[in-house]
Amino acid sequence: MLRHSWNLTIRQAMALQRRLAPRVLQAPLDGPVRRIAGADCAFVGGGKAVVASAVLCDARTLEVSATAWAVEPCRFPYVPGLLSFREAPAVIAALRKLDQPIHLLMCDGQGRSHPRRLGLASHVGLYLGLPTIGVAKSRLCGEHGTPGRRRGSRRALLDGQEVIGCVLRTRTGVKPLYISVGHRVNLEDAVNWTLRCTRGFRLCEPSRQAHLLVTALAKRLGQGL
DNA sequence: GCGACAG
DNA sequence: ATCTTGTCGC
Repeated sequence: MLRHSWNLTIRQAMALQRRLAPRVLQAPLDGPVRRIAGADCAFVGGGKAVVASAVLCDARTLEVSATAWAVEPCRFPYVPGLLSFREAPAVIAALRKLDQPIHLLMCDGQGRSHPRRLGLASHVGLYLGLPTIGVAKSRLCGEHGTPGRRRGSRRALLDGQEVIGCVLRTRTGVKPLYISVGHRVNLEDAVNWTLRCTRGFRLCEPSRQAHLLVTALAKRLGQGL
């Protein structure tokens, strides 16, 4: 758990990331995982506000068991590497509105696979004290080879000698996902849970459902703003 | 200085 | 992320 201001300059934000990164926990998932949350963002009002969705999926059936959302003013520009200062406040607000406890969270973006090892998934995980996995659709940093064409094929995402994530094919013949440790999980569990939560689409179900919800919300809210 | 660059 | 229609393919 953590509590700090989100109203920072770019320089302060980068300093905060360096200060928080050492507090990220990389360990096997503890406790039973019954409910998995997914969160995603969209922008409305010409980029003036951020809408975030939070969905809870049953870990066994992957059915959606609860949803919530929140709108926050957009207080930070998009700067590669500082995404959490733009999206996390809304994501955190939405997650706090879920009525059931979250056992694992899948965030749309990087976790440890970040220049300062504190991507959105790690920042949100640390802030809420939740086990979190970073599920990104493209690369922010690091190098990797091309994974095999089949679902389940993977390649390490490397920053020099350090393994910072995994490039994972979640669907045969489709562009891979960039999986990384957010908080309180290890890369192995992160990859296994991502595969376990994927059903015929590139995105894992919690992330996919969160994206569908936030897209619908943005479309509906886009008018009244 | 040049290119890269989550959403 | 967002601005945007149809279209090729399973």
